Amino acid sequence: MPELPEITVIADQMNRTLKGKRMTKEEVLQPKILNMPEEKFARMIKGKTVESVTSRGKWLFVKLRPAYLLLINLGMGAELLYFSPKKSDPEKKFQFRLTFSDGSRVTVHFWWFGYVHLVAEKDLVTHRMTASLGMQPLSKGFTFQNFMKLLRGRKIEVKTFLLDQKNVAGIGNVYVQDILFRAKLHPNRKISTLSAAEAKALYASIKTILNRSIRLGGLAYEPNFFGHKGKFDQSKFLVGYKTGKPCPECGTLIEKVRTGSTASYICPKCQV
Amino acid sequence: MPELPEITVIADQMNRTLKGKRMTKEEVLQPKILNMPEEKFARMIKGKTVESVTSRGKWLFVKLRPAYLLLINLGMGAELLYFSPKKSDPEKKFQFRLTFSDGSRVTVHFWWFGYVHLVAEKDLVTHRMTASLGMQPLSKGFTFQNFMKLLRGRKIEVKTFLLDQKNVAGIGNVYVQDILFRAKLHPNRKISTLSAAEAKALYASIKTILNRSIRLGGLAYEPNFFGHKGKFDQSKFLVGYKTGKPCPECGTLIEKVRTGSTASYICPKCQV
DNA sequence: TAATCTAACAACGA
DNA sequence: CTCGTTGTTAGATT
Repeated sequence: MPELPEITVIADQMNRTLKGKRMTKEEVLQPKILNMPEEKFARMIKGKTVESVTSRGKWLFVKLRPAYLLLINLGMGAELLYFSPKKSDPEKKFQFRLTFSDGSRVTVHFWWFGYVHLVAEKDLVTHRMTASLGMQPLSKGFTFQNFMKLLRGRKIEVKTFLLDQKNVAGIGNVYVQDILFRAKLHPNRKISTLSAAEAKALYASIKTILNRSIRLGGLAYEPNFFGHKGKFDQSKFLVGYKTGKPCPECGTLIEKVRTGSTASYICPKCQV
Repeated sequence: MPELPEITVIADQMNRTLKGKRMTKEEVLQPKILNMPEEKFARMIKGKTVESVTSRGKWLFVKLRPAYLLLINLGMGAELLYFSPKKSDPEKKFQFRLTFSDGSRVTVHFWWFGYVHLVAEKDLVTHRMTASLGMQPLSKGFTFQNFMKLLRGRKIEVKTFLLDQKNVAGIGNVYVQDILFRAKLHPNRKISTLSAAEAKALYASIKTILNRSIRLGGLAYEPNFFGHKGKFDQSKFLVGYKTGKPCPECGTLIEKVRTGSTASYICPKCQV
């Protein structure tokens, strides 16, 4: 389940590695991931060149020349891997593979499912899944003032709010655990009940937790573009996935509770 | 319940009448319609000048100088009326009144409820209710191609789709009746089952029905900015509110049916 | 365990 | 009854 930190790392690696490469072949073993019939996709992508790779939330934006974008969402726990021209190792199982003119390849192995959408640059605004993405929490525009504007008038629970990609893009059920713990907020707290200080703590927590993971290269169980794992391992989690372990702040045992349809790991004493 | 045609007419009248006027006083008898505390609203709006008035869907956009917008939604059957400086008639009941420096006034009388929101120009994109508005059905951008993009992949029922302001802005439960009849579509038809011809008929019907009402000055039971009613009366409806009358196409008696939570008037023979 | 979208439904507003 | 929005939930998806 790659979230913003993992996707940021992969986008950066893809950008450095794929820039300028020309696509010569694509294979799609799971046509449902596409936003068009497979034949059309094959026809349109052939011969295009990678201009840059960036990310927004959990989406990868592969900018192509001429004037197209390949939008990739890895869904739940997909692996996106690079194979250099020399490396003739047989690729692992994949649902999607791109081959470049120099012989290098990129494979995507979806664990459950995901999206590989090809969109003309001029139609990007009509691509609903990316057009509705909210603020980028590590961008310049993510100021406390703008974050407060986002919160105003909302009655939703804070965890549901954070997981909704239309509000803030890139947070999933992994990082949200420690983001809430660090802000001392219970997942079920209503946004409308947050004090200014709590909102500020939440704002800071989002940036701190995500930035730290990027610095560590992402989660230890998620392979990056080159198949290497990140350094954000179990020991780095504060309360996430730490059921029965002591809270790092007060020693109270961490509980796993169901909140809505997702699992939450909380310190029942610190998070209110 | 004013819809796009009525709001378009009012916006045009407001634009011609209020341009350049400076606001000197506001009265709010129902503070819930505002997006901020009343005192703040009073302080911020005082002294501002009307630059222009436009509309999007069922929303009025009153552009103010300096750099603010007054966003008004009349909700269900509100009346928005102008009183000239000379006219000293006591205004009818109202929940909101603006007074201008020349002595003219604008009143809003909400029958149920509505919104009067003041937003800084730079914050317009964060105003959720207007930021999420869909296509403007009478704008240049409302091409058949763009309409088709909107339909692609949707499984929703056609009436629900049309009433959702995030798709097309400005259609309510009045005009939707004849829009569907003219396109020969039953309100419960799923978007995904529409043929290209049916989609085209729907597209054309939206424009025809709305344009015709604007030409007639809106509905006969909705007063415009000057308190005059439109010419779109009972006789102009095709099937809307015509329970028991013959269908203008085939003579079958028109039925009133419940579709979801709203009432629909349909020709059971023509609309499939 | 994990993600996203859609649609249907309920609650709310005064 | 009407309108419009918000949030919640269920279902679907290889």
